[in-house]
Amino acid sequence: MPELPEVETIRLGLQKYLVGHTIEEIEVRLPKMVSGEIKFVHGARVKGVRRFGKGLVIDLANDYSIAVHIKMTGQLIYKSSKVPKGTKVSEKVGGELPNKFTHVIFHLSHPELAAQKGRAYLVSGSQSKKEMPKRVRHDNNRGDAVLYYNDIRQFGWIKIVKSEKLKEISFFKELGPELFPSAGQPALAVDQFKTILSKAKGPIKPLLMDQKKIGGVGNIYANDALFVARIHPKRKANSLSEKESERLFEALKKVLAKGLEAGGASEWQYVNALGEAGKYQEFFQVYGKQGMKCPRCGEVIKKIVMAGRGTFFCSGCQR
DNA sequence: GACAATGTTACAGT
DNA sequence: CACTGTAACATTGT
Repeated sequence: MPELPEVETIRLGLQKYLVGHTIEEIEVRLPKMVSGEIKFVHGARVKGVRRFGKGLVIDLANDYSIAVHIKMTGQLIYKSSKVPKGTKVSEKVGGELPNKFTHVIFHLSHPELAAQKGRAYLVSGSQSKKEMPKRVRHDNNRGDAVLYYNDIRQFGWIKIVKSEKLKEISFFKELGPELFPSAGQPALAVDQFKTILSKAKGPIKPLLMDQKKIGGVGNIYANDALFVARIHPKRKANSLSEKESERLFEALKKVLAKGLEAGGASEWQYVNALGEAGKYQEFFQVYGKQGMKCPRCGEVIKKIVMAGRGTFFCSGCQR
């Protein structure tokens, strides 16, 4: 996925739908996906959802947090009666959930639902089932809401830690500044960006994707930003002029903002927290467009491999 | 069958 | 020690 715009789109969905729910039970179907102090999620209320680069943090009211990284093929999908009727779940979800790629299931309930559970038992003897309020129909310890974690390639992870210890997770500890922080961190500034470039000896494209240097940028947006800024992906980072660095900084902001506006890129498995596809793939500048004509100069877009990743650019106007 | 796919990380080498 | 490149993780789709 999932780069900054995709993960942020998921975060916005979880912030809207998940907050207020209590996690009644965490069902771990593939143990290697989940580590840490699992028992502390049981009975805890979701307080908020933050994002750090491509990582998500679900904060619980008991001062524990669920850190999630969905890597390439993870999906976090929320289901409940609160989901709007017209919601169109993408075929990328793979039909009914859970499916064979569902590795973790969070069973959720609302605090008020839990409070009414006793009453549900009382009325069940004297009233018919259809007269019972739908939301208190359940007589087990589970609510009517669920959060699924699906992951075809099983690269992702879920770590449960005391909130104050999140920084001890190396991914978060080493994460560089980002252009659109979600949790009050300072945004990457243009001067800071220039300093990062000037200190780097290698090519610019892998640098943009280095999470330790700059948070949240991955292969799709790195390719597109370099195209927008008219900079060749193989250029040495420290060889960019002031003007070029500024252009690249603005281009990164532009493509990431466009990705956010489009609800992310669903070229592959990515869907939002309700299972809906994003639209940024309709706005790809060069990503995946090898052999097609450059929209700016008409030259044919090339594909090469840099640091093991597909790299797309126009040799006509990227210098 | 070969290869590539939104990402990170461990490890070997310079 | 710092940096760089490659393989690995596991699965699907072309």
